[in-house]
Amino acid sequence: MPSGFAQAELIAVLVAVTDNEPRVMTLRAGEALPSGPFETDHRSLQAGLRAWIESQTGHPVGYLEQLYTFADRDRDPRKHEEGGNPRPISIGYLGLVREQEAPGAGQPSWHSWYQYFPWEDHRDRRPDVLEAILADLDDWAKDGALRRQRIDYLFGLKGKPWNEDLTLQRYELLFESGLADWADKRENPELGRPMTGDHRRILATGITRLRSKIKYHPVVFELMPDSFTLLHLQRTVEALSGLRLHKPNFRRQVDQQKLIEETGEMSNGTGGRPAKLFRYRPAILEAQVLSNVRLSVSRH
Amino acid sequence: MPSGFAQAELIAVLVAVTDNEPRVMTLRAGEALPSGPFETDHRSLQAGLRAWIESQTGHPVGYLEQLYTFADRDRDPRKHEEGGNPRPISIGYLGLVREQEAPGAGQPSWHSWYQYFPWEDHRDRRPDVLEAILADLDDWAKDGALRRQRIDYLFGLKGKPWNEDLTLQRYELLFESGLADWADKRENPELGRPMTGDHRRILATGITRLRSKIKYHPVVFELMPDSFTLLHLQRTVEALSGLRLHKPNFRRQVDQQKLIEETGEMSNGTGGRPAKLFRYRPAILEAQVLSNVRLSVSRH
DNA sequence: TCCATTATACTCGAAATGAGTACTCTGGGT
DNA sequence: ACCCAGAGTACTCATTTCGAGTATAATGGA
Repeated sequence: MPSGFAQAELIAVLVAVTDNEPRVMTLRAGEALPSGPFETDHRSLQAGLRAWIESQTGHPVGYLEQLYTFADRDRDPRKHEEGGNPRPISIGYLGLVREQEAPGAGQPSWHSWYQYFPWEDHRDRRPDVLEAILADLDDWAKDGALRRQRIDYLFGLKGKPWNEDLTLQRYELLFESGLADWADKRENPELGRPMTGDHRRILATGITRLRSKIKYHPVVFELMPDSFTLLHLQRTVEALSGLRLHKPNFRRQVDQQKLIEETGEMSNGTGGRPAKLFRYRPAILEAQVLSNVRLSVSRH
Repeated sequence: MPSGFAQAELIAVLVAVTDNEPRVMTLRAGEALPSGPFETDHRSLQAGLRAWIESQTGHPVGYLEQLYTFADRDRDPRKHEEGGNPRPISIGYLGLVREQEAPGAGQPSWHSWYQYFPWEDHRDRRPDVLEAILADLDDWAKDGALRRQRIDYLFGLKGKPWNEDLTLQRYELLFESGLADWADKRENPELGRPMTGDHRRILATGITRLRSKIKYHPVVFELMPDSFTLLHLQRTVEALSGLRLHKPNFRRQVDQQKLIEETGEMSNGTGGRPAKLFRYRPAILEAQVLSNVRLSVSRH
């Protein structure tokens, strides 16, 4: 019986938020996530990936977390024909880096993740693409009441609330239903930009993980510059969650948790009244704070 | 530059709760977690592991979730000397199975996980072993205020609450401090039973994951028989979390979430008044229910 | 018959949550 | 000089959830 030797590959979902857009680092004109072979001369997976990313991008990675290890035979249908290749094991990571300036020439590019998942951005309104998708799904839903229920639950229909954490599950449903093919060649703008292989699924995994993580762990600050205004912080959380939040409540919670402190300086107001600048509190307990950053949603 | 080929290995943390004790499946007289090479003739990691476990144990696995992929060079210090071996990549899984009867001869054995982590069981009282451990740690804590704070936070000292979810972090601290060696050969009963290699760390990862998972996802029911009393359910959650819960509040929450329904039958009371039997509600939305099974702790 | 043990039904105050209102600065246009 | 748009900041208020405690009901065994 053939026993498991396989090539190990690391794949990174690198996220930054610039101009209130959540962006992900991509290669090949936005078609692929950065990835590379696992070099055996590093102490650990984590250390190896960190070094590799920093050499590739020049940006330090503030936060790095393992996402998932993929090794399904049918991960990438293109490989099916090629036969004898050992099945690759891919270890996905989620990394957070601070705001990026415009990338230099030849540099990797950062794309808003809503290019890949346009139906996930609910900041202004329920996105229009959703209607188109749901219309397409109606057909698929005819085959059973459970399908209908699942759609209603995942997309917040029939009075059920939209749950921003379910990005991966929604993507999986679209895939199951045949709407989103592995590498979708059709020009269906409502289905979002495709990626190579299963990279888009890995991105969805990263988004789902990050969206749920910000609710109970202060990782947002890994995406913020040294000092920022409360609105800037709120806009960043909104960008990630794809939701609009209630300003007074957001502020109340942020300072209840004592995670930030005033720098003493004011912002040179971009719009109205100048705002106090804050900094992340030199977190004595680091990752230890339980910080329940609940998101209080609200239109308007 | 040597690039990554490695042997892939699956390691399972298989959990069941019997007699109000959380048990984990072990091999070699409780010294190792079950593990095996990743066979390439399975469709996916998940499917491969499931088949393998069922053939090994005869028990179906209700719930299976990937834990973490380990590949640190210094995972197992014994390997350091041996040189040229490719570094193994181990993919850890958490699996839940229903209550087990006594194991047959030659069968794998199930041990309470508190044998390995005696300081994690706070159901009756703060365990005595904790005092011994904390005394040992005091020495280590002298080297910096942050160490002191970390200890206080992880072990719930100085008015801070005991947080049952931090099993892994506590184990890591014990390891860092030199108290728990990889394979602790000393006969320190307060440090718990050792395991081969990094198996005990993997077990800690599983416990941490399960303890936090039961709070927002109805996985407990994968450990319950078809019908059960409310107290039985409570005792199971208590066994996993290592905490004592407040009975009225536990009941209130359980039926607010509408996850269970009466079977109509009563238990043939083991103690006092007979109790209604319940069953898990044929969960229409399956994993989709958000079920905030908050644990309301309380002595007494 | 008393009692230990479990089941089950309430109460009550504190805290957290969701939603809304009002008032304060600032710069830019008219 | 005045107004106003855009942002900041301080409250209020009803509802829900949470943590903790009390009271009463049904069993079986000493």
